[in-house]
Amino acid sequence: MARKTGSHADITGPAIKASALRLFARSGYAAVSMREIAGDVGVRAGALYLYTPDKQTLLFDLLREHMEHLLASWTAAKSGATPLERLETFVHFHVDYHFDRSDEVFLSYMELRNLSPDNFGRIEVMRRRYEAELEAILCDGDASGAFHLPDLRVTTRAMIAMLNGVLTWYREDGHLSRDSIRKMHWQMARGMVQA
Amino acid sequence: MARKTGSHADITGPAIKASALRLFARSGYAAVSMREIAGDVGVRAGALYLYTPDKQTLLFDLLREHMEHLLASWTAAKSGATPLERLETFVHFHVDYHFDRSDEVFLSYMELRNLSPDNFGRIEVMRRRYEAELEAILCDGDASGAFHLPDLRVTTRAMIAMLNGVLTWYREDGHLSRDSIRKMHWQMARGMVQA
DNA sequence: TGTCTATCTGAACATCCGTTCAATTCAATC
DNA sequence: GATTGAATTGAACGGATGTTCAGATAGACA
Repeated sequence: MARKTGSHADITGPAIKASALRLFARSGYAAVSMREIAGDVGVRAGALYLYTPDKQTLLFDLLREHMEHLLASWTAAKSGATPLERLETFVHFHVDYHFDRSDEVFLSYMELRNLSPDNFGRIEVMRRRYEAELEAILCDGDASGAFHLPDLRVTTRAMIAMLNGVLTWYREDGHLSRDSIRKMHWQMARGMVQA
Repeated sequence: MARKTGSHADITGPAIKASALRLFARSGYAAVSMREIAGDVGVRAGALYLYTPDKQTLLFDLLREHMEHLLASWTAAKSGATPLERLETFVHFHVDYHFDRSDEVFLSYMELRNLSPDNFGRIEVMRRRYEAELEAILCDGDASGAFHLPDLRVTTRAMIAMLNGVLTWYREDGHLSRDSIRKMHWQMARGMVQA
């Protein structure tokens, strides 16, 4: 096996994260062993510990990097003057993000309970920050009379739950284009807030 | 330990299912050991095998019984003449069911991937049957002009995803009454179908 | 009172788990 | 060609896992 000093690690490190992400998303954190991840990478289990201190940190780093990327992407994407425009931007962004990074998104809401309490707290802070972005849009729209919400927090969570639903089936319906799914969810979201 | 022939089994059997349900829902199927379940019941691990052939069947039976109960409950509850009334009944039923049996519902959509392929297929058939109940309501409403749906299947799944969202937070907001949550979700569901 | 039998224990089975580490490999450097 | 050091192996660690089963226990019945 070829080994170049200081360069092979640049391959193995990301490869481990990619394999762990895919396997965790497919079978669940608890059901995937370190040997299984190593085998997928093409390496022995011991080698993983050159790149992560333990399995728990491997999961945590995947979720943390995902949340950081999600927040940064939204910060770059957010736009719109009116609450309605801002909500449309959010819905499109959210659905698109789910298409592009389905494993990360799926993992981040399925494996929260396998994080240690400390790590859970850190991820939860970021998750709430993202949720607050939507909540702010809905809040402004409700205040301006553009939306009519039964309850701010409940609507925020219900809308995120609805949008996350794409995750469970989007692979099946190959005949629906991403753009049509995006538009449909925007129509339903607009209905939810009675705009 | 007192033991009455032919009667103690009537206690231990259901106790095992209750413990397994709660522990699986809390920590996940793969993360809960048979010894842990036995300890919760107040029995040794070996005794579990008088009531289930193996761990996999224990999970499957929990999900199967839940789905059978869900379908039977809906059959008993379904009512309404117009699509709008039928939809309202469905939304109220679904939200109420989630309140009353949150562990079962949570388990049934978190642990599907830990079922063997055969068992997964059996549960999936029942899950689709339930989904079809909502789809039929939406289909009739769309045909009669009462609803305006972008896509029948997408709307069905998006609505179930939204309603399932209650599971993730309903414990926190103790200040919201069940009735108010029910009404809010009905308002949002009605908006989603543009009724 | 003694027998029967449903119920449960306690110990064992093979196998897997996450993790550690001395020994090895080999590209890069001198 | 010899040396260096990053990258990886392979074997081992203690412990947990699902499952089995001969034997103990104790209520029910003769």
